[in-house]
Amino acid sequence: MYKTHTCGQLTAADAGQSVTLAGWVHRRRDHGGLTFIDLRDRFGLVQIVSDPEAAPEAHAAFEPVRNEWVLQVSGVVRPRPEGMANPELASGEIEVVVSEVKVLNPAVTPPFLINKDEDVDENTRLKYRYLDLRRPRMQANLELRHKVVKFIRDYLDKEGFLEIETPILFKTTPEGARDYLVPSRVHPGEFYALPQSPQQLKQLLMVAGYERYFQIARCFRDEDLRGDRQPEFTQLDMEMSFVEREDVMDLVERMYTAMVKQLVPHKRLLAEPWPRLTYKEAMQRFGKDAPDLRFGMELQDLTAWAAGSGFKVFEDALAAGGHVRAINARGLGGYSRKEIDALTEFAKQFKAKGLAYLAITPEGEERSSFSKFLSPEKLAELKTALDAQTGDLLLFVADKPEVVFDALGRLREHLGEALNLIDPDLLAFCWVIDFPFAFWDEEEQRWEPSQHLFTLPMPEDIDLIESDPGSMRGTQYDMVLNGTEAAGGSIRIHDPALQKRIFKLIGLSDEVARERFGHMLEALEFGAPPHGGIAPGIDRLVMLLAGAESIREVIAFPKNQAARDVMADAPSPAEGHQLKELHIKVDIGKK
RNA sequence: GGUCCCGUAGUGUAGCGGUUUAACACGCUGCCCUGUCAAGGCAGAGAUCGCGGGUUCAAAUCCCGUCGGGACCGCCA
Repeated sequence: MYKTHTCGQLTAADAGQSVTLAGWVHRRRDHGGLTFIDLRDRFGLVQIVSDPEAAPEAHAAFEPVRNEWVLQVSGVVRPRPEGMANPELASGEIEVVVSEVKVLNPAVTPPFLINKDEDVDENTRLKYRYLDLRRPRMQANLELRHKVVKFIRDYLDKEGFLEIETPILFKTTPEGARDYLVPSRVHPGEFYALPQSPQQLKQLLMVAGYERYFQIARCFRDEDLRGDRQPEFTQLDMEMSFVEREDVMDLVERMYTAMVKQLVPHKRLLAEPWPRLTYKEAMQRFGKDAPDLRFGMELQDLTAWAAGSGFKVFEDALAAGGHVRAINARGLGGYSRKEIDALTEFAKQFKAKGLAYLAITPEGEERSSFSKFLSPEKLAELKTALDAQTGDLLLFVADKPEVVFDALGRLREHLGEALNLIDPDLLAFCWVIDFPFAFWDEEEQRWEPSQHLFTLPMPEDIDLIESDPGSMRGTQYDMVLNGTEAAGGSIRIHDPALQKRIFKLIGLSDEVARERFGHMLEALEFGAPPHGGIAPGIDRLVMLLAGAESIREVIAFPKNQAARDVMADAPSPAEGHQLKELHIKVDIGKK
């Protein structure tokens, strides 16, 4: 072994001990006659001091040493002299007086500082990811990630779950996201696909009688990236037999509540038990099916008021079957015309045709794009409905319901952030239930399931499949955390006849259904138990728990926004003989 | 596919038509220094301002293009 102790573990209790340590030079302070080196390993820092009289060779050996060299040092632990303790350091009571130094490996000067948590261009960080990951903050992030996964494994083990691996090479599923395809050398012209999730496989494990399955599953989607989206990401994939949606939600809620309390005690849960909202309620109050409950500014319905309001824009929207809704952005009554215009531009990104406003400046003066069209009574009613106070800015959108919800919901979150209404240490979990089972896809002219093809409709709605699919609700439940979808799950269909009716509803011919999902349909015939599950994302959760800005901060080797690994430079062209073996010809059109 | 923002020593930033020999901090190199812990002191090296073109007497600075990076929209059942 290279070391008898870790750098972080030494305390005053070890005084007098002879130790051998190994690690990286975090910092070097050369006083000429006396040199200090902070030696770092994953477990912490300890100060090594050289005494030129007691150990001249070791002292001389420190001379050429620079940051990030790898050293092995032997010496004796001693309490630091009176008044020299460093309270910032876990090992700050003591130091190691070096007697022997071995340079295990020198290091060239790194492109950025390891010993300082400074902002560095992310491309540089990714190119030298092994150095970036050496920084204490990144080590803390990955340690937290480990603890989250360990907690989940331990918790689910105690709950009777089995962790079972499912294949990475599987079958393409053209529904949903784009697949990553993998050519088969043995079967020229045929392709595996990397799984977007182990959905079908975990359901088949239920048919196989495992009853409680989970997996820390890598999932792949060939779509454009975001700060919270990577082409490969990790989910806690779970499935349970003989359960109803309450059972799944209860288990997950208990597990995540316990996890947060144990792993991030400085974070606060907004509410226990977690609030449950129906999809309808979430949309009406927050304009979005993954509401951020950390602040108010809820949407207000003014549709009834708008009838006969005298403002043509509102009345026309109603006549076209639309709604009028508003939010009250408290404290923004002093916004300038230019600032309000910027909000209007923001809302227009989400298809709102405009943004009507009524501002009450801190001086009590009213400015509005439309109040001149209103009678004094109507204006008074409006202000009462929105509890308008001096200094408030009321923002209105009139349009088709989906546009009103989207524009105001986005505006609400935009303003919540801009106004600093969000407590960074708050974790607002909630459940959203009673989703519409399917919605009509205008472009494709067919019904599209709002989750996936295997979701069970609410039992009391099943008979609407043929008559009124738009009114059906699904058994889907989404776990929402701080305004993002943290997990989606549902009870699945275990009746093959019902599964066929759903395939028919979404326009899959018997032939296509058999070709793509024949194995699923067949499996359901062989005594499939009632079952359901959920799949919480791990990356986003760890990101939020770590207080990081992007999931790239909690993934060891992420891709950049162009889906490229800049360290290894992947993807890269395949060599001619590889392609030949796969019977693949590359045909890149001219740019 | 679209919109927006950013590219200046190794890193982070300043400079935004001429007063600049492109500044500052950290880092780096050398020398001095026996109690520092973001050690200190002194000296020094390091940038054709992403790239190409244009405007101008004059471009890091303005314009166009291009490349690279990021945020967002679309997309992500």
